[in-house]
Amino acid sequence: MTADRPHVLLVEDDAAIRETTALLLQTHGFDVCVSADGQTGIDDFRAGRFDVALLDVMLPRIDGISLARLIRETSAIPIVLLSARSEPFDMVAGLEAGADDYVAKPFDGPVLAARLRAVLRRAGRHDAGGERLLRADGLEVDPAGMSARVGGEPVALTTTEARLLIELARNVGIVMNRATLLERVWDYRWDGDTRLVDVHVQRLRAKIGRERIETVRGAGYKLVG
Amino acid sequence: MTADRPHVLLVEDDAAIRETTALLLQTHGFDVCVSADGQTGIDDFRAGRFDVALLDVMLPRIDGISLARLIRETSAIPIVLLSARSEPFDMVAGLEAGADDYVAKPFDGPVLAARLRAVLRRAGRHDAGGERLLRADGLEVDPAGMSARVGGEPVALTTTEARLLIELARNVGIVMNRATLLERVWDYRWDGDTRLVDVHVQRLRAKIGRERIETVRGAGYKLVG
DNA sequence: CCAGCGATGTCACGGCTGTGTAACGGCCGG
DNA sequence: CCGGCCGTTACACAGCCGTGACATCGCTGG
Repeated sequence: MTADRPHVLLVEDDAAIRETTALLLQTHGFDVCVSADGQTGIDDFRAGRFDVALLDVMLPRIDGISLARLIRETSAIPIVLLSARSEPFDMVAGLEAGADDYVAKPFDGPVLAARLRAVLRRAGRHDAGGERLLRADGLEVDPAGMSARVGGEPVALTTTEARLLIELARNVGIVMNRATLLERVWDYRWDGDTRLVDVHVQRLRAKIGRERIETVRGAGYKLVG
Repeated sequence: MTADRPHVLLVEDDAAIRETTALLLQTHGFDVCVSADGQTGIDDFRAGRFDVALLDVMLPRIDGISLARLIRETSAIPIVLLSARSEPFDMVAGLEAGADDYVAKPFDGPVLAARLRAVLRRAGRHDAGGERLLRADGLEVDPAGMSARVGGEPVALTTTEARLLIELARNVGIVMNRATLLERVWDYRWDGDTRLVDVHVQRLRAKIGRERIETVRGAGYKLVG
């Protein structure tokens, strides 16, 4: 996977550092998505697909270590923490929270790039996509295993149903419109009018419980969580 | 893996640092084997089974970075480098050589232990390093011996079947697509359409029990666990 | 409050793709 | 020379997918 440029999620509140770091990473062969605080960081993370997360420790709204823990709940992608001071306590807490590396500011460009490549190399060695178990109210979705459980009981899903459920589970509580689902589950680009999504949502509902997928009229569907 | 104490290979020339570090690691729950220079380090590494290597950068006979590269030739265990000075150049070279982390001396005890646990946790997520017996629901697979047992009873496997089963067992519960299996078991790069995998999966199923390998239509196969 | 319309739920059906399975020939090692 | 493992091919079939038709729901404007 990701034969192209690795996709980095950079969460940093200092605008100057954010911009220079983003530029620096871009020149070193990474694609960068930036967020200014912890909350938008987790939102961005859930919205997109990233290969590695680069988080400042001191962040408004949600600090970097909590953010790392949140990401770890649903993903196994490598996480690198950034900190102004190299406090031992920070480091231990960060690593225990699930971070994979720790870089002290101010950092050297090539060093940062090398560390990112190092964690990516390690993560990619046994790919599997980097995702863990997604949970939503008694529902467990295993993206790597293409399987799901309701209240602990395994549910038999077809491939399309599984892919649809995984896509919904990646965005619990967020309304997914039909165009996006078509694109991500069926690789369609623009089918103006099709009942494909509707039908498969019904089939999914019949298997995992009708109330778990909510219809938002005129917008799409969302998985309750 | 390694439910017991992780086994650390420590290579450090300074006797005082070597002893205090070894003691420190032991109190933090690691088993330690020490070597005083690069040459004995690589000898010790080849002689024993280790979960992680902790290498000083400045070493007599063979320096730490070369040692890391030598280890990487035959093993995927995590490697942590130790250095007296945090020179950026060293760091980049070390990471590019295959090291997984980098700790500057003098280091803090808990920090070092936390970093070691972090790289071990990452390495342990999938197989890698000290690969022993893989288990999955009454099925035992021994990668080193290329053999398997079902409910304690040995099963005769051909080499291809064994390699396929090992690859599946390394990723229990994870769907493996045909392309990946072809690449890892048969060293194929891109055979667009072949039934090779299917046929061998059938043969495997006949030997270890049909229900143990699950078909995920349009995606691949997975070993249940 | 009602009528109308667009959006969604539900059902049934047929094509088709992907997979199971058996058989075969070649190659290698003993 | 022979046994058996491997890779290929052919064929059948299960069942999934996608489509269309029709029922229903829920806004919204009059």
